[in-house]
Amino acid sequence: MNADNLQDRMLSAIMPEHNAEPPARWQQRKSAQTRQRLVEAGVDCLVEGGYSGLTTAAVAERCAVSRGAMHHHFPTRLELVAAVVEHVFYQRMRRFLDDYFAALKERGEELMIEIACEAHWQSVQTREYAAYLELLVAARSDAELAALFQPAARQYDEVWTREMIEAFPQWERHWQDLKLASDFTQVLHMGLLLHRTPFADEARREQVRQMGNRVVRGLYDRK
Amino acid sequence: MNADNLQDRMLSAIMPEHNAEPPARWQQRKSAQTRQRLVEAGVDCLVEGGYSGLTTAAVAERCAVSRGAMHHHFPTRLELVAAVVEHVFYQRMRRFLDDYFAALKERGEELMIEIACEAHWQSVQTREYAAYLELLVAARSDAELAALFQPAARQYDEVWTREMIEAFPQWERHWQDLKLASDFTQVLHMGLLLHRTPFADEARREQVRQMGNRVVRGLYDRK
DNA sequence: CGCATAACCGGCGATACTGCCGGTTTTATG
DNA sequence: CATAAAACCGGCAGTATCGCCGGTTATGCG
Repeated sequence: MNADNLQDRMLSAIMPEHNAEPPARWQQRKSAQTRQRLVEAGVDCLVEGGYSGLTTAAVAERCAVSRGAMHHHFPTRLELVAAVVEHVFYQRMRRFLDDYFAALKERGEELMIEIACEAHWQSVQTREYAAYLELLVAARSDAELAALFQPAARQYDEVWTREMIEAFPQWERHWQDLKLASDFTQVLHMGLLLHRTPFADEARREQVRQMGNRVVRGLYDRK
Repeated sequence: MNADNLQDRMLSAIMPEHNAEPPARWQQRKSAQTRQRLVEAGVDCLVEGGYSGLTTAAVAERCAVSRGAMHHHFPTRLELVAAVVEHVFYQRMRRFLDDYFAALKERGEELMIEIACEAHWQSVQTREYAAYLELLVAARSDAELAALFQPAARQYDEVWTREMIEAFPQWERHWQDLKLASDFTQVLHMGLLLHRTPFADEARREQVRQMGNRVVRGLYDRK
């Protein structure tokens, strides 16, 4: 398995179109840059004000861009949302892969399980994941958003599952267990993130997380 | 341990004031009834439209109550929200206790762990829990709501933890494990609920849930 | 029966977000 | 240099939600 190949393949599979080829022209490059800044401001608004806080005015103001320019890049709010959705999924995968392969190179393959759990937990702590969560929850009660979000989530999961099975040949024929371990970790980490409020004590979350890691390790060792 | 006593004590500890004593007067009784209907309509709006869908107009319309009457019961939107928060926490505990003690009586105490997991999973499937989730997420980015939500969540957790330790004498001195099992289940079930969208396949969620149950059972057996 | 109180009604202005438009500046091309 | 095209600007009307108010109906009490 070549780490860089896998990383590139996974990322390119869900890369937003506008990220693909940086144009040579000055104007278009600046335009793409502004667009990117707007999308990232959208992520900020999402994190700070929830889905209903993702307004065209707020995003434009945060970028020091006029509402007219905003309209030029994103004629409607929903088109902005679509760009944010793409960006968030892409960054989510990117963060995990970067962390994972960096740590793997440094600490060695025998700690693979712990490294993967740690990298995923790190990826959950990011701004982008917070934005993902806001979108996920909002999509439960907003049909328009769901129409954008669900296909993206489906594709993300598809790419993730496919490449994961190929990336961990150690699990061999037990790839159902690998998938289960991955699903379990994703579920647990999302729950942990949301229990920051109900569980005032940080140690409680940490204990649950450690137990989750042990469960995944056990799933691997018994194969 | 007397089940009914425990149930009453836990519920009364977080019961909304307006539920306490039903007044004798016709008028006041009808008023309390209308108020209750408004709160429940608030839950519906929350589930169907998220926190930003919880508007005074929407709630009033759903109850076939004028905006004036609405204003009479809840002068501001935030007061309505406060009532909904109280109601949601109360119902969440109520649903769990009802299910748990009913199943315990029917299936016997040796299945306690499985029954508790099942009852909690059931309580997570309810409308009220969906509303709880919306409030929890919205409270992350809305200071006013957080000021209402966090104390309520704190109190809920406090009552839950205290009574749980008393209700399960079997765990004896291993009450840290009991707490860990409870925290783990709460975290996992919330994550599972939210992964309904990303995991298209229902069987995957079910597998993760079953594995969670086994983990809790293991925690109990090894004590 | 009559007055006081509580419950309910519908409309007002203020604010904020959306989508759209005409006009202006900056960059590319012949 | 002139013209086209792309990027950016600021304001307008439409809509929805909010908090608030004066007025109306129903109930409780002497």
